[in-house]
Amino acid sequence: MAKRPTIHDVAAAAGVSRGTVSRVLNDDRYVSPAAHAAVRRAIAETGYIVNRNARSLVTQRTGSVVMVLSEPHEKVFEDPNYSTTIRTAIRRLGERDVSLVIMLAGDDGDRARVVHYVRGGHADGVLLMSTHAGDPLVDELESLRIPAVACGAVIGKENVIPYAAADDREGARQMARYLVGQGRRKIATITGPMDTPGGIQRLEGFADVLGRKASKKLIEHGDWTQLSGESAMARLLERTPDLDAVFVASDLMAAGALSTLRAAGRRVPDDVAVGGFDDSSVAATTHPPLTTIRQPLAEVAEETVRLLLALIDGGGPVEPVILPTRLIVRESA
Amino acid sequence: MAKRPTIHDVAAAAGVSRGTVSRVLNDDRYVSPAAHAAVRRAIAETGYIVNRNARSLVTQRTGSVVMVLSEPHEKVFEDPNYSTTIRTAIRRLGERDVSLVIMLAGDDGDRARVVHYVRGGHADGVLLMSTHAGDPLVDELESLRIPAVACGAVIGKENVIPYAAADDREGARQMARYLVGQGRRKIATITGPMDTPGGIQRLEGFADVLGRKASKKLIEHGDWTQLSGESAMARLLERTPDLDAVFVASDLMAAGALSTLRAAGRRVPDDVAVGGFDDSSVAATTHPPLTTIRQPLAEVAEETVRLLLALIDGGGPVEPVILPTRLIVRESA
DNA sequence: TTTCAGTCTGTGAACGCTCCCAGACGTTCC
DNA sequence: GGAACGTCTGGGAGCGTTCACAGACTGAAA
Repeated sequence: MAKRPTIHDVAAAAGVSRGTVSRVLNDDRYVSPAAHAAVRRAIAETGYIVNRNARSLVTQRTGSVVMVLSEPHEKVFEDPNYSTTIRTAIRRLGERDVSLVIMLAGDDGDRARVVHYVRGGHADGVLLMSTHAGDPLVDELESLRIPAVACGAVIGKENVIPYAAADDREGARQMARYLVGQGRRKIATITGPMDTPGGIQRLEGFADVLGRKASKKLIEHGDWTQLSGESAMARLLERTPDLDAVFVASDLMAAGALSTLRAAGRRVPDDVAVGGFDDSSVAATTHPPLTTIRQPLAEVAEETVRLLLALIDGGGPVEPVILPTRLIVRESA
Repeated sequence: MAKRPTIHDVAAAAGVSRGTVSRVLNDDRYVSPAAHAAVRRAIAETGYIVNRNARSLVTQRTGSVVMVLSEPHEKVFEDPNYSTTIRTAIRRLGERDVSLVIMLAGDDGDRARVVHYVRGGHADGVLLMSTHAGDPLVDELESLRIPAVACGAVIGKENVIPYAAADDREGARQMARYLVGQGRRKIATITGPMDTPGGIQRLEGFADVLGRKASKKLIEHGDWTQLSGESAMARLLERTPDLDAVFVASDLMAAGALSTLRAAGRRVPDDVAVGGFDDSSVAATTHPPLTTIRQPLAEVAEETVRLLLALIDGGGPVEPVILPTRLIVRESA
């Protein structure tokens, strides 16, 4: 295999010096049109591609960003949230010639690897996914002073790690208001884990609307999985058999709740109305199809990436971004 | 921020030369125990982390691998196949201190970016995901002579790009035999796209068992989506109303087929038996739960990574790996 | 004419590492 | 005693860039 052309070869082909080629490659100032054209032609002729390692060695910039997945759960990518964010990140970063490295941070070993990677200066920024409250990784990254953003708030670090997220609280309010507006009287909720922003804020939004009616008796917690939705629904039914609606904090858990309701002989929405959250792909395929809250996942992903790039470019302080949700009425409520 | 320690600092702290530190860091031969200990201690004291850029600059190795996703479909990560492979790849590569860069290759622009990246020497190897038949990227990578493997065969390149895959054909035979063994007489099939290995080989396995009974009338094609399963099932029912079984080449399409069957008033499995493929998460949650073929996804992923590492390490020729499938009997057949 | 600012170019010096070579030590063997 | 060999070490050279600086050339202003 022939050696790859270097900046020297390009300079020779264009009849200029390395410096001029470098200037064309980078800021492009102070280069005569003639030189510019000659260099461009030489690059095309030689098939020159800049060597990032050599560049990084002197610039201390790597041209890559690392996405850190804290969720230890095996099927994590199947979450549409991840799916969308990863694709969006790859695309948007790619446009800027920044590549995306993915790392796991499920256990301490993984976490150490991430810290080592970042400390080694191998990335210009960090994109945090589903980082849980109290994750030690956040403190470590903070002390390394590397640009970092999160997709969805990092609980307890909202003012430290900028983030983009859907308006979970208002989304929950929308659903709660809708259920109330439909004349439902005894409205329960199945929340997500209480160490996740979605878990907390969707419950808060629910409580905002229901007020004192949101009694402990009507609240159960799940862990986002379908199975947890099933069992939470079973507990609710046992405790409050006369409930006539339930707001479930994710569509997948709502699908589980539907199974339990069906098994218990309750008709949906006649006996019990069910509201989901996410508007994920399962929502349209349950029986009956789920009335749910749509999150602007793609926009959240876009904004997250934008924040990170802004931070890397050093464009001053960066504000969190909260994007609006929307009620999608189907048949379950 | 204090400057990061370099190999010089470590050498000074250990009272040896750069060369000795480098030897400890790399092959470790010809280093006295005393020097070795001193260097190890100095590394710990200084918090030294090797600068990959500087290393790559001279070794021409990057310590990273790029995973190329050819599937243009938006929800691609939700496919458990991807999910598992990505996680496995990150984990196994991480153990060897190799990082994983993910790139898209959905359109020509993406593809050009991948080629540029690889030509630029930014990766030591390429891991191809769901590359379609005739994808020009394969030829380009081939001509660049970069180590490349695929997860699932690349049609028409089986002898060029090593791969690991489940035994799609035998899996389809298992299901077909099972359906025949259950006394089903008129067995139809819904295949995947005929430019994917799963599409082709699962049909071939089906035909292996059914022989002449696998008439054109009993074959319909889908594109792996649930919707395509629904419409393919509808076409089959219209053409052959008296069919009593259908082998669907993916669980998601099978879920679609179930909807259509229910809507048409057929009972499953009483009137029509339905067999899926994949044993993905939807399989257990359909009504009724799907009888399906389980693929050893995790092992396929493991093997794919193993092949790539072997290829990068230059361990001679590398053979494709085919892993066995298994029939999972639930209620739909 | 001189001076000055602005534009444009080339070159040496890093960046932090690995590779290679030379040489200093032992041993062992003739 | 010296040759031959294996072990261990240090340091120069080079990987392909960018950056800073010095200098050359312009044209306009004094």
